[in-house]
Amino acid sequence: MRDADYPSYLEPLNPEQREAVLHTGKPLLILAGAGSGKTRVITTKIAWLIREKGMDPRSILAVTFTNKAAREMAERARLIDERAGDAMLRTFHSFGAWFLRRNGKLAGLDSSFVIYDDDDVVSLLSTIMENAPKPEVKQCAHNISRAKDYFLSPEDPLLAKIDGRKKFREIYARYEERMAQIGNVDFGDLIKKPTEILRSQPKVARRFRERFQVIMVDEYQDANVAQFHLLKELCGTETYVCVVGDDDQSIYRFRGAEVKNILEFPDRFSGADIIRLERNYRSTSPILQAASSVVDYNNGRLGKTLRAERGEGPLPVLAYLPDQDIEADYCADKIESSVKNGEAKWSDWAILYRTNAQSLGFETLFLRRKIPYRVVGSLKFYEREEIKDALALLSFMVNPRDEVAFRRVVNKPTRGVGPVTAQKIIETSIINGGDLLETGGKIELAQKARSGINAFFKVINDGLALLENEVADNGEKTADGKEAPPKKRKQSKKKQQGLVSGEGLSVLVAQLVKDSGIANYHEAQDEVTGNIRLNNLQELVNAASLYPQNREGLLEFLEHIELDRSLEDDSNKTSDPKNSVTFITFHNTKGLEFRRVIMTGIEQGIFPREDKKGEELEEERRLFYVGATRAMDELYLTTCAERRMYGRTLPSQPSLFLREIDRGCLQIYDKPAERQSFYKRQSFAGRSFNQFSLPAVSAANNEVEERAGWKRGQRLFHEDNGYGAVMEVRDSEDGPVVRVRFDSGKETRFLSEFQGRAYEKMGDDY
DNA sequence: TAGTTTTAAGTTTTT
DNA sequence: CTTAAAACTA
Repeated sequence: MRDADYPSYLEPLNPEQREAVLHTGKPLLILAGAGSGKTRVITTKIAWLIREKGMDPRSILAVTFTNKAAREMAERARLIDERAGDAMLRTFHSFGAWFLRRNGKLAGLDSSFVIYDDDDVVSLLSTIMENAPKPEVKQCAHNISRAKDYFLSPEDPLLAKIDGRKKFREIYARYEERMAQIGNVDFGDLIKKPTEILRSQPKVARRFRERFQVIMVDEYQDANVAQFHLLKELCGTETYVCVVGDDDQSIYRFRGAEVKNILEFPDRFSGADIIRLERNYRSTSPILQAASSVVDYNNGRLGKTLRAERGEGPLPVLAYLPDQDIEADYCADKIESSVKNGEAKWSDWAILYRTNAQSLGFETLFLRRKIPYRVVGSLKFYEREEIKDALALLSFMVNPRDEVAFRRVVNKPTRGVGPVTAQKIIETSIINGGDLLETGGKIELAQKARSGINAFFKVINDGLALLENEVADNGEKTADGKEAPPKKRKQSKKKQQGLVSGEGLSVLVAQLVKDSGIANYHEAQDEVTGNIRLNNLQELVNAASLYPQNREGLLEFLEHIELDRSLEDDSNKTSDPKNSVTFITFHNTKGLEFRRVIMTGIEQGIFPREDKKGEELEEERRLFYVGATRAMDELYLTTCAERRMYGRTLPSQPSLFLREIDRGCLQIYDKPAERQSFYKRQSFAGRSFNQFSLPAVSAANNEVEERAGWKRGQRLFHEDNGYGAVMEVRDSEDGPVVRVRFDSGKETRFLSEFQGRAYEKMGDDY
């Protein structure tokens, strides 16, 4: 194809991007730096394959790591060509779930499995590891999860890399047995099981290889070993495979991600071509330089040179602030004034933090100051007790072998069915094939327990009846519409039964939550703690209304909840997410961009965390790089002198990463320029960042030097005057005076107590 | 045994 | 300061 013949949608691409889109015939590795337009490449490639290569959209599989990314990709591909909507765009995990619903039977897995989250796994494990302390159980759950990331079964000798103890193998094996018995899966299974099926069932493998002729993987640097194996199994000799990644943005090592995957791609997929995308279209040059200068400190990089196509812009600003309250003030002020003077919109701004807990301070302040914000990806909603209870009811309906769900809600509210009775039912039913509903109905029990169980089962069976009766989800809606909603409408006037059901599946969810007594149970708690839990249950009911009221609808609903918890936390419904400031963790920003970014809490111990060294420190550095490269126009970094943690206030040091930023591309804000009120305590006025970046000084020679914190010969650095050395330290009425001679020849004196903060101590080699 | 009060412990990051 | 586990009371 000659230049002139390029379709118009290839016009905006640069030569490397175009080469990547047009590439065909061999495996392809695209090394795409931050902001280099990789999403554009993938989406354009999908469209191009359909339009120019006449490829069936259904034969294209594109895998991402987050649902957000998958949705965005689908949307953008469809803009180029409507048919791209038929391509399969999923996360690895949702692809795995899709695969298992259809082919799980080959591994003895019923198609109506439910996905266990980490909490459920811990619950199950604690029944295996009897009376082990909780932290130990959690550690074990984590190790099992890691084992699956590395595609290791209980028998695998390589398991020693994670935990070599025989006891661990046994627990892992026992856990797998129980999971098989229950018929549910965990996150790791969503990758591991499909891979195993593809390996053991050549027919299935052939079918999939025929279907997916093109497979693309985004964020390949975050793929784990199991995902690599899955990819390998899906690829036949004819499959065109194309992966996109950036080793500098690998931030999920703790979850089993293997950078090796990307480094070794050319070996694992022989004959692979490599295309580099090194033009950054997102950030201005100083932002990119600041980010790059930090990640440059890492070893073992593939290495690349990103060029900032946008050219110059304002320097990133480092704000050194007294504490986290003032940090929040600083953010709010910056944002508010930019909006008030028409420079920016609320949605141009993002506040980044290392841990979810840090969002709280910003939330309370922004709420008070009436600045619209949204919190991205706080998983809190689905972790709430009341929500988990409701979901357990639904899960148990779908899979009556689910002992974890059963145990959770059988005696909630109390029905006289204690743990002893529950255990008896579980043990007996395992002998009889596992169906708790069936066995629990027949088994002989004490009268109190029997009536409790019957009451519980009635709720479940009523729910099931509702589910099965609803054959056509549109036409039949009135059938139960006569039953449930009028009852609730009547009661919705009364404060107690506030749950209102709407369309579809929400009818079932509302009924179940109400009849089971879960609603009342939590409502009673609300009387004491404030009225939130019932509202949360209502939210869940509302969410269910998007799904049809039948078995498939329920399964879809549950699967969606397990795999995509990034739903907006719309607790502050007053603000429109499209016109709000974004609060987000560094991890969650991957793949996103904002005009203006504030990276907060850039302090030693928080970012990087105290215990990070070696490989893990490098990962923190990459995380810093990811965060900084989200910014298009302006970047701010904040660091506090002290920080509240566990209710205690502790002194805090600026992050190592701040020192690694090229001096030339950072503007330091440490004077109370526009708002004196930032500085609660006088002692912070004029205190410079440099002073705080230093460790405590070693013991001085004499008493005065000790008090001053400076001794003769100490090399130092000053913002305006450059490098120099201490000539003399003597006492005075106002405290120790330090005499300095700069390398320029200029001499000066300062009072160590005050101006001393403007001088940074340096090693002798400066 | 259920439900409450007291005490201790603890914060990564996520599909 | 918040949450989870242990201890305690009725």
